[in-house]
Order: sequence, then C-alpha cells, then structure tokens
Amino acid sequence: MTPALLADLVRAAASDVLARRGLDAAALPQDMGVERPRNPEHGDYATNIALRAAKKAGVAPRELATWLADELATRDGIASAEIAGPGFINLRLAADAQGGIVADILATGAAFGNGDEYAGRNVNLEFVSANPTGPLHLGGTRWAATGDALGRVLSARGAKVTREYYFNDTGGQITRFVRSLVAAAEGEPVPEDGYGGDYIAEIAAQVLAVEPGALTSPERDEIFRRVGVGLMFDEIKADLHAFGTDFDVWFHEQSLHDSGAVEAAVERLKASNNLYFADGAWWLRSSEFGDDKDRPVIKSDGQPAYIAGDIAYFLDKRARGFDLCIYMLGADHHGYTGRLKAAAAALGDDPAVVEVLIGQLVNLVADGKPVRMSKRAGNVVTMEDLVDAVGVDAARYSLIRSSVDSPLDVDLDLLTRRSNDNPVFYVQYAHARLASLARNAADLGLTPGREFGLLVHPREGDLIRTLGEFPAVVASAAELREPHRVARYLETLASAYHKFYDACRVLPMGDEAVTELHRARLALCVAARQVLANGLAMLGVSAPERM
RNA sequence: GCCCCCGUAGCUCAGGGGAUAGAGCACCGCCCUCCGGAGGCGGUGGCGUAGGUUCGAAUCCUACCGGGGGCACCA
Repeated sequence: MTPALLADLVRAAASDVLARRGLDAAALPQDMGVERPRNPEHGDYATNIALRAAKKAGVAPRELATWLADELATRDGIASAEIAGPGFINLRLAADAQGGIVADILATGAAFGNGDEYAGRNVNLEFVSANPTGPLHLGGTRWAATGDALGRVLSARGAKVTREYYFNDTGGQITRFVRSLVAAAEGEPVPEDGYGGDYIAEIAAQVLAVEPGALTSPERDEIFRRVGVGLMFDEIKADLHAFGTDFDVWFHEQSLHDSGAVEAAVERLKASNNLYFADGAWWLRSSEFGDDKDRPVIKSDGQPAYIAGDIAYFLDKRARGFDLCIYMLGADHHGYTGRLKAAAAALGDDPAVVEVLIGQLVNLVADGKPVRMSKRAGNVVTMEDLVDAVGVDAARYSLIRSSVDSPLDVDLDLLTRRSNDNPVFYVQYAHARLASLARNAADLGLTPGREFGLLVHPREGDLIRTLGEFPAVVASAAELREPHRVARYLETLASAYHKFYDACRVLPMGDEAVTELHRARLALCVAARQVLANGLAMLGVSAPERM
C-alpha cells in the first residue's frame, strides 16, 4: 500500500466515521494526510487527521481519534491503529500490504515518481540566460544545474516544459564587449568599463582568423560584433551541453528588435494608455500594477530600454502558447519581479502567469574566506573550471542539493582535494552496489519474488516505506520549484538501503538453498535500484553500474 | 530609508504547524569466515534575540540584532 493510498483510506474511514455519528464530513481538512513519524515507536505511519478535524466536527480530538482508530483497525492491510499524544493515530501496516509498494515500483519502472498534476500545463522555463560577453561562471552554473533539474521534475509531474535561454545580444554590454575585442585585436589595453579576461584575447584572435581583414574594414565593429558574439554563443552552448543541460530554444533579444516585436509591444501599451510621455521618455505605469515605481520603456534618446525587450519577449512567449512563464534569476535581479508582473498586468494578462524564482548568489571561498571574483584579477571560476575540478556529476549534485534561497559557498580547493566527500558518491555508491548485486544474482540464476509478506525486518520496512515516499517528494519538488528535495531524498534512500544491506543478506550463502525470502529481498533491491536511478536521472546525474 | 533572501551541531547544509530537530564532513570508540568498508553501529555537539498566533512553532506573524543582494532613461 502506497502512502497515497493509505491517505485515501484514512480520509475515507474518517468520512465514514463522521457520517455514522451524524457529524459533517465536510469538517475534514483537505491538507492533511499521513506522514512517516521520526520515532519508529510511533508506527509505520501516523496521521493527525483527528487533531485537525476535531474542532470543526465539535468533538474532542482524542475521542474522534478513538473512533477513527477503531474503524481503521478493521480495514484491510492495516495491522494496528493506536492513539497517541493529543490525538495522533499511529498506524502499522501488514507486511504484505506494505510490500505492494515494491510490486508497484517493479511494474512502473522508470515512470515511478511521475504524476499528472501538471498535465496540460505548457511551461516556459527560462534559466541561465547569461550575457554572451564571457564564459559561464559559477552563478550561471548553479542555474544550469537547478533549472535543468526543475525542468525534469516538472516534466515528471506531467508538464510540457520548454527550456529556454535568452541571449541579451544587444545593448550596452555588447557594445563594451565589442570594444574590448577590438582593443585586444589591436594590442591596446582594456578599455574603460571593458572586459579584460584572457578569453577576450582568444576570441579576438579567432575573429581575426575568420575575418583576416576585420581590423581595417570599414565594417570593423560590426564584424567583431557578429563573429565575436557568435563565438561566445557557441562556447556557452558547448559548455552547457557538456554539463548535461540542453535547451529547447535559444532566444535572441536582437530578433525581437529586428522583427518589430518591440515596437509593436510599445504601440500596444501606448494604445491602451499604459504608457505616458514625460521628461522626453515613455514610461510604463508599472506602479499602478504593483511595482515600486514607473519604468522607462523608451528612453529619452529614443532607444528602447531593456524592459521593452522583456515585454515583447513575454508577449512572444504567450503567443507561443505558454500558460506559465518561469524566470530563474539571480538575487542581483530581484527587482525584476515587480516590473515583469506589472508589465504582464499592463498588457491585460494575469500576472500569475509570470513566476520569478530568485536564487541567491554563489560565492567563491578560499581558506574559509570569501574571495571576490574579478575578471581583471583573473580569479573568475567558470563552469569549465568547476567541471574540470570535480566532474559533471559532483558539480551538478553539489549545486542542486541546497535550496536556491541560501547563498552557496564554493571552495574549489576543498572540492578538488576531497571530492569523495560529496554526498553524490554516497548515493551513487548505493546504486553501484545494487548493480553489483544484480550481476551476482544473475550469475546465481536468482530471480525476484513476490512474497513481500516475508519482508518483516525493520530495515526492510524502512526501506520499503522510504521507496514509497518518492512520488510525493517529486510532487512537492515540482509544486514548490525546489529540486533540491529530490537530492535530499536520495540521500535518505541511499542511507536506508545501506542500512538494509548491512542487516539483511540478499543472496544465498554458499550452498544454501534459495528461499522465497531471498527472492523477495532481491525484488526489493531491484525496486531500490530503480528509484535511485529515477531520482538521479531527475537531477541529470549518472547512475553508475560500477565506481 | 525602502525591497528580497539568509541566520539550525566546530564546518557545509536539510527540515512546506506535529511527538525525542536530522545528514555529510570533522573528532572519539567499535564492526569484515561469504552479497562492493566509497558501508554499518555508538558517542560529543545546535534552532540569532524578544514577543505574538496555536492543543502544538525551527516552520506562521511583529519588532530587534547580524550577514548577503537590490533600489538607473545599464543590461
């Protein structure tokens, strides 16, 4: 019996009990269910339904709990139901009913953990979107890992997800990038406000290799812009691909200007009287839609402001049929939330379609002290540096496993020197152990059994119940946009497996006869391996056969 | 001044109102006659402060303290 089925059973039983007593079954709160108590003495599962429903039902919590426990004890699959504390009901399942989870996993395979709450939702997930003026650094790498994992999690729960990267390939930062390239090509120092990393000289050299006459051409800046930015695109795309993060759409801001989409968006806002002219500029009445202040959309020099592109981009996303537009941004862009939602509202759209996830910044740490990354000082840590140091799996995992709400400290020396400390290896090791076990079982001709009622060891029960949690973990990771929950769950699962392995012999020893217990345990192992593999896949981390 | 995020074990971090707050690393002590010791078992050690809501608060609310990031006709 899965936790979800058990929760349904508890709710149904509670509803029956209330109805039988002439009480309103509508008193049952929706947001309650069963959970696994910390203390194993409190049962396999516990429910607080009596506590939650007592007040509305007009009954003392323990009295309601008593009625409900009596009712639950009569239901199939429930071995015992006991009242505890202020009105908890502690449940124990019959071993064969609980083992049904294993059968479920074996039948569902790679789809175990999937769900359909987001079926029909068409989600645009925009992340990374770093400016094409340099290689991806640690910040972008964090979004590359967590954004990709979020996309996988949402897909697993039924959403149609389009991963999108927005290249800001126009505007002031591109102008400075081009000036820097030209200066490097001419052997001049880094211009004021320019970019100074070693990669600038390398790209400048590559531009000259492609276009030998670039420096003397009247189209010099245009050539450096076109070729140089193109090379930057290629490098970013290649880095992301090597990192295991692939995008469905690479969107170029410039295309919105070229197609007239920006102009059309501005005209539309003017026509609906959501722009006004003041001080030589056109302003969006964003403060009327919840933003802190009004924002210039057309600057007084007649050029569109950055937000003009954003507005056109949002309209483009909506025109492509997305009903949820998620933006993953760094903490230094948190001010965008208000204006993006205000822009959506000004366009007559529902601001809830815009969802901005703000992630805290990544800091570089050395010897326990923060290091300020500076391209000039040459201590910028790139995605490539991190992957070179620890590998893709460890890099992705360490970036995903904490909440994006918390700032992340990366100590590259520590990671390099002691990469085995990364919990990813703990999880992967569990999978490799299971793969090894499967090979040995195959050699012995042992096949998985189905007599799950034999799995009565406490470590077996823990492992089965932990496996049963996976779908709910994925569902909450999707709902809360917190893929780190999957990583933390996998650590719990790996731990439950290692404990089981330590206490419960799976394969027959020596010339010992094969029993149904051996075969049932093997089935449990197959299920555990499946869930570990499913979870790791959701993080974009490999599930190795051997390590 | 205003806005966002954070403050949990020596360190890095989990804990979306539940019972005795967890993991990894670090430190101390144990466990290999056979399935992978990259493992298991035990120990040391913690919710920034003060109020409030609740049967129940690390979790929700308020104030304060401390840290990070924002508050452009830059992107």
